[in-house]
Amino acid sequence: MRIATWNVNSINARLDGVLAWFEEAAPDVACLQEIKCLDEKFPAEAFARLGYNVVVHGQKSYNGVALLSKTPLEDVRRGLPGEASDDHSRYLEAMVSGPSPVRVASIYLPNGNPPGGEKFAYKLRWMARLNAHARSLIALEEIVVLAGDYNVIAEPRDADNPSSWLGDALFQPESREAFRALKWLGLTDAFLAADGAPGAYTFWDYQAGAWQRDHGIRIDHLLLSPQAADRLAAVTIHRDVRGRDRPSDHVPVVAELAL
DNA sequence: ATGGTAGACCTTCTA
Repeated sequence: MRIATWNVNSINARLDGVLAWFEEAAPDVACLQEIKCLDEKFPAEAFARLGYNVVVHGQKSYNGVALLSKTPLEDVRRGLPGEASDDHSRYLEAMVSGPSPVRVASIYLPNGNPPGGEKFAYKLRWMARLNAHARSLIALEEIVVLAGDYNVIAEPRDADNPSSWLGDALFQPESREAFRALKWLGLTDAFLAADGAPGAYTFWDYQAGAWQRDHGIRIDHLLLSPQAADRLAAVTIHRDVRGRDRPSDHVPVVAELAL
């Protein structure tokens, strides 16, 4: 089973390119982030024509996540527990049905810039809530894949030029510590477990020729429960997608599980 | 030198 994660930076602005990629890569499951639309504006019919079941957790203009699956999606959860006043649409979870059911979440973790501000505090609270929820999921001993834009540069090797990120929320010690805490729960970074080499990035800024200079960072991750990690076969970053017409600033990452 | 671009959408916010 191939499971993809992709921050598309507006599903409607990107629809032709996203559909073309789905036709060629044909993932069984996909987690999308930053769809930037309300549920009713998501182009669900276009994906249904490609054979996907669709679940959306959107909002106007910002954020928004979606799950697509060739088999039905069940037991849907919209939003992370733990902060009733949080009105950002950043978390969507469902059970992918089949002979070996897989629980999948599409995650758009807060950016948090600038460090020290309210947005950074929100990022850290959100990561603590994700940690608590992930702990409860791991206890179920299911095949679980938590995939998305984590907005964290976990290690210096995950940036082309780490020093340029020292003042950024994505590379703050607190952000990196909270990301490590997720791994200490028993979650596995699929890319690293599949022997991913340094220099592989998933995001290049639109500004300052970042793509042309390969000033990238690896911030889109698939974190696996032990039961999922046992079945990991391969991870592929679809880097070439960044060089296409009107691209997202992120590219798809695909993990293959032997199910 | 604190730049640069992209999307949503209405004037500025987010990234």
